[in-house]
Amino acid sequence: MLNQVRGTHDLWGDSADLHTTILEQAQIYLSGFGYKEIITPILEWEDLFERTLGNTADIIRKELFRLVSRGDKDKEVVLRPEGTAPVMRAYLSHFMPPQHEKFMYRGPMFRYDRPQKGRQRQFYHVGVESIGSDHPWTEIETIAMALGFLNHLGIHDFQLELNTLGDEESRHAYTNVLVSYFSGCQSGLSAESKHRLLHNPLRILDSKAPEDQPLIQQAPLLQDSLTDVARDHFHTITSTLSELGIPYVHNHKLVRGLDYYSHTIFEITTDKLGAQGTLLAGGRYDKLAMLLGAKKPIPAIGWAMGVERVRLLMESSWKNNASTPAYALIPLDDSCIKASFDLAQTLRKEGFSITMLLEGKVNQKFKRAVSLGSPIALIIGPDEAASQTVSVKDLSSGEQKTMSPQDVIEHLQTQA
RNA sequence: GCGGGCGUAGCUCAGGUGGUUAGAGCGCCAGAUUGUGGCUCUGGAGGCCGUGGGUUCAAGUCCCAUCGUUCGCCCCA
Repeated sequence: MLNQVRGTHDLWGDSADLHTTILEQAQIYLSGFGYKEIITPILEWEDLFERTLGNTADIIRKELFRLVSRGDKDKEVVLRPEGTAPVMRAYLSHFMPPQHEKFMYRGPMFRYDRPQKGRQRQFYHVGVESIGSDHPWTEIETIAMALGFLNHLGIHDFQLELNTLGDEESRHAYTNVLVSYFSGCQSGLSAESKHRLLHNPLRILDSKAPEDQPLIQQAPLLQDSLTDVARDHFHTITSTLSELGIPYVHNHKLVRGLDYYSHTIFEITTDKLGAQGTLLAGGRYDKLAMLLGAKKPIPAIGWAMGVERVRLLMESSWKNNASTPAYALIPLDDSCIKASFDLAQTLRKEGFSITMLLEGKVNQKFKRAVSLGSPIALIIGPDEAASQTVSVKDLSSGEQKTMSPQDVIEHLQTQA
């Protein structure tokens, strides 16, 4: 038997329906905030991500799926690992900056990583990007929308964590403070954090290594390096969230692995999924546009939600009422198939789902009808075919009546 | 990229210290019930024990490799 590609999963039945439901509800819910769907390609130039994510990011160093290049020798094609950079690329080439545009996207992303619970090599994101507005209310509304969407899906057990990275000046100042602090106590750091000190000092703050914890506790806070402008911006957001009754935790240690973030960053986490507890994460990324060649920064904020993680949370409690089961139609022998097919087509025109059972013997067909979840069996044997009638059997009570096709339509309508 | 657990029937899993023909439950098939499912009874099919190599008179069992899976590290929207 051929294995599936590592880190990919087949979905069928209720899981597939739930996956699709999440993607559909995303489009419906987010359009209520004026977000319009944008569909960008799964294939992009590697350059797009190398420029935007920073070449120290793990995503670039070891997690990209690269495709064998055919024509363009010096440019590599990759499967997209995230959605923000492609949306910004599309915005810059098809829209007129700094016009405010709001996009939502949904689709598969790819990262070559070791699979575990809630982490696959092909996974789906639902994401939003609001590009062209630096108003604090853009952040507030975007965050409220994220929480609202999870609630809309029936998820309530999560926590909103929030922090600010400040503007470039704040972040630069803080990085210096932090590097000098950690350099002073370098010998006490874990090996990983020593490495981070050189490449991505902010990341030390969310190290899980036990030996790092006391040093992190004592570390200077980013808050103390903020410029007045950055401080005011963040204060507007936190005070407004409080006013709106949205609970949040100001996590001073929350940082980002990607270079393009500034000001507000946030994560929505759960403790129900083990190590991969981030359901949704995002932030402001005013610098991204310039990395892609814009002459000035373009204010932007977005988030992305892990569809599989959300699905795992919903799976136990979700009731699949989206698709009513198809009614089973049983031709008793081959001579009745044509009459059965005609009836099926008639009923389908009335909007009913009909599945004609062709395989197996008669008793197997009845068994199959039950296991498919059909509440009734529609039966056509030689007698029914000759008299142009249908026998309708209620599979829970066992009652059976013979009636005309017109009466079947009425019968099914009262059932539904 | 690093570490631990697990791969046996369609599914869920048993198979002390190696030992003849590898088991159970559920499901499936047949019959009791030749146009009718569920309950019951009787019978049956179904296994390169993930794959490759090694040790041994003998390997599902021990060793090595590999693939897959799972949990964690790392990383991440």
